[in-house]
Formats: sequence, C-alpha cells, structure tokens
Amino acid sequence: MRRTKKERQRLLSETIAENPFVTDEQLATQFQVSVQTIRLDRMELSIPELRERIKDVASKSYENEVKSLPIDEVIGEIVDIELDHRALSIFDVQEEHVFQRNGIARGHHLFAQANSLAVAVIDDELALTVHSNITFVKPVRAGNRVITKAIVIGRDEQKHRTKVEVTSTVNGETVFVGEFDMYRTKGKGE
Amino acid sequence: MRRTKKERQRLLSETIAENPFVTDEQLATQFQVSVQTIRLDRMELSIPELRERIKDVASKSYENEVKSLPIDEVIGEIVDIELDHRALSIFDVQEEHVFQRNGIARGHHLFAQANSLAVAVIDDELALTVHSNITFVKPVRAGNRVITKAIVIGRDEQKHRTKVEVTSTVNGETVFVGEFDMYRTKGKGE
DNA sequence: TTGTTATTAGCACTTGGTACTAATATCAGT
DNA sequence: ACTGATATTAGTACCAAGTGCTAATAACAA
Repeated sequence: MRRTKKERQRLLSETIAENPFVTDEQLATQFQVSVQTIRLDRMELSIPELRERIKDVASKSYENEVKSLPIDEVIGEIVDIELDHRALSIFDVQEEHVFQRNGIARGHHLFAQANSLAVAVIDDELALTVHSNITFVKPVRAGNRVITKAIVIGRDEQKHRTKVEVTSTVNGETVFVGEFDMYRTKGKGE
Repeated sequence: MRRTKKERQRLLSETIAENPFVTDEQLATQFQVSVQTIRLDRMELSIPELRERIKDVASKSYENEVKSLPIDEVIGEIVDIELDHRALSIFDVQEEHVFQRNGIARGHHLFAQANSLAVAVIDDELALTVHSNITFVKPVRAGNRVITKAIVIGRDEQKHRTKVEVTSTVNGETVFVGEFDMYRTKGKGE
C-alpha cells in the first residue's frame, strides 16, 4: 500500500470531482495502483464510470435550458423557473468567493447570482439591468448554500421595463435583498 | 428510398442538433433505414458519434462554468488610490464578460469592479458593502476599457459607515453610477 | 501462524461505435 | 430493357472504456 486506502479514495473523489473526464487508466497511473483497484474504489465510493459522468455533466446543462438565457450564463444553478413570474437558484459559497481576512463572501458574488437570476426570469431574448437597489443584510460565509428567489413584481409595457424583487437566504435567514429594474426589447405577446 | 436522401439528411441534422443524445439505432428506427445508412449519413454530414457529441456538450458547459466563476480576477486593476478619499481602476471588457446573444457586458462584472473599488478605497482591514444603489446608464461591450472612479463622500463614525460614490466611464461617457454604503470595523485613527 | 483486508490478474461480456468489403436495390438516361 | 451511377444494406473485425465475476497473491495485525 503506497498510502492508506482511505487516503487514496479521498484523493480519488477529489480528483474526479475536479476533472470528471479522467479515465480509470489515467487514475491508476496517477495513484500507482492497478486499474482494478481504481474500479474497486469507484464502486465503494459509488462513482460512476467516465461515460456516465460525462453524460451527467452534459445532460445537466442540457435539461435546464431556458429560453431567455443559456444556463451557463447564470451564476448558481437554477432549480425552478416560471418565466415572467418567479425563479429560484442555488449557489454554494466556496473558499474562493470570500475575503481571506474575514471569511465573508464578497458582495459581487451575491450580486451576480441575484442579477443573473433577474435576467433569467425575463421571458425575452434581451434583458438588461437598468437600475438596482440592493442591501446586504447579513454576511455570508464559505460553505453556506445561498437560495435566491426572484419574483416579477411589476411591468411597464410602454417603457419596456420589468421590476424584479430578489431575495437571498441562507438556512431560512435573509442575507440579501434587491430590487432590479430590467429593460426588455419585446412587450407582451409581441 | 422512403424520401430522398437529402431530405433524410436534413432531418437527421436537425434531430441530432435538437437531441445530441440519440443513438444511431434510434435514428435508424425513426427514419426506417438501416443503421449503416445512418452512419453513412453522419459521415457525409461530418456529424461525430454519440459519445463525442456528449463529450462536446459536457466540456462546453464545463469550460463556461469555470469561466463564470473566477470573478476575483475581473475586478480590474487599481491604478491610483488615496485611502479614504478616492480610487481609480481600469477594466478591459473581454468576450467572456458579455452575453453571447447581444454582446453587452453582464451587469455583475461592472458591479464587481465598482464594488471591489469601493472596498479597496476604505482604509480598514474589514470593509463590507451594506447597501448600494446602482444604475447601468449605457451598455458596455467587449473591447471597451472601463475606467472606474470611487470617491468617498461621507462618513458616520457612530454607525461605522462610509458612503462611496462610484462612476464608470467608457471613452469619457458615463456607463455606470453607483452609491455604496460601506461598513468598517474601525473608526478614525483607531 | 492464521485470519482479514487489500490488491492484482484474467476472462467473458457490453455499448456504441469505426473501418472496411461486398452484395443488392433503385433510379435515370439512352 | 440494359447499363451505369448512386443508394442502401449486410457482415466482419476491431476499439475504448468500461461491468461482473472468480481467483490468486500480498500485506498487516493479533
């Protein structure tokens, strides 16, 4: 045993999480064990084979295709959307999103999630943020799962404007609120 | 020939574009031809095999994920700073900062530049954005050089608050304005 | 030394193909 | 109707990256 089995499996999980496109053979070389050992490890950790992993990555981004905005342009993962009404997204705060000094999430990440959700909820090819008024209610930290809800609260057909209210919570507690004034090209049913 | 070859190949392209996860066998059944014919068609149209298609979808969404996350690096370069008074930063808008659909910069990048400059201008170990009111005045596009200026316009020692006004311009034209209410731990000369 | 856990080896089989050859079918023009 | 070109089908060997299974070792611990 090069190291312990546990240690290897821990690293294996990490490696695959980082790069799902790696084959068992590459992993075997990397960890200096046989391909069979890698396979046993994957089974114990219930990590699917390469093709399944790739398929998962692909179908995840494919299923959630939203008319208004390709999913990859949204910060966080949209879990529910009802165009022109409401939308919900989840964003897991990682180490790289916080200030090293105090571990508090940088504001622009929360803003990015809220803003991209406000864009996504608009049922239009072109939606732009014109104005927004936001408040950071409580600090957010690494490890927190931020659940953000966008609700369309008003619409002015003449001015092509839509008002969206966005609220982010962590464990049920509000951490961020914002009001977004969005511009859209098309009016109702055009 | 059920229909013409051309017609079938046209539909084939469409079908695969719509759902890249379809196998040759499924296609053969759908078009009532043999699997070999489907393969010949794919070759003539240079459509890769199922696994390659899936891999393409997966890696595309994977690259984008990585691209949209490191906002830390897009906050611009600070070129001048006078702590607790003013600060100036430059940010060059690249292709990856704009919506593919219309080429306009995503709001959160401009916000990120403004917000991080507001944080930087505060002469304190800990500065957090509490509230902000922002307006996207004009669309910004790839290739634009955004010059952002932050000016400290007020300070409330009791409440540990500092107000910062941020203005971004492209070629002298204002594209973004924002007012940031910042929280700081320390008061004056503590 | 014995028992347990860990690792490696080997084989048959699977999917969704590629690459290639060869046999038919279909149609168009003369 | 005959010929030649194009289209379609069939069949084979082979590949990658696995699964599922059995069996042989190796390493370690009491």
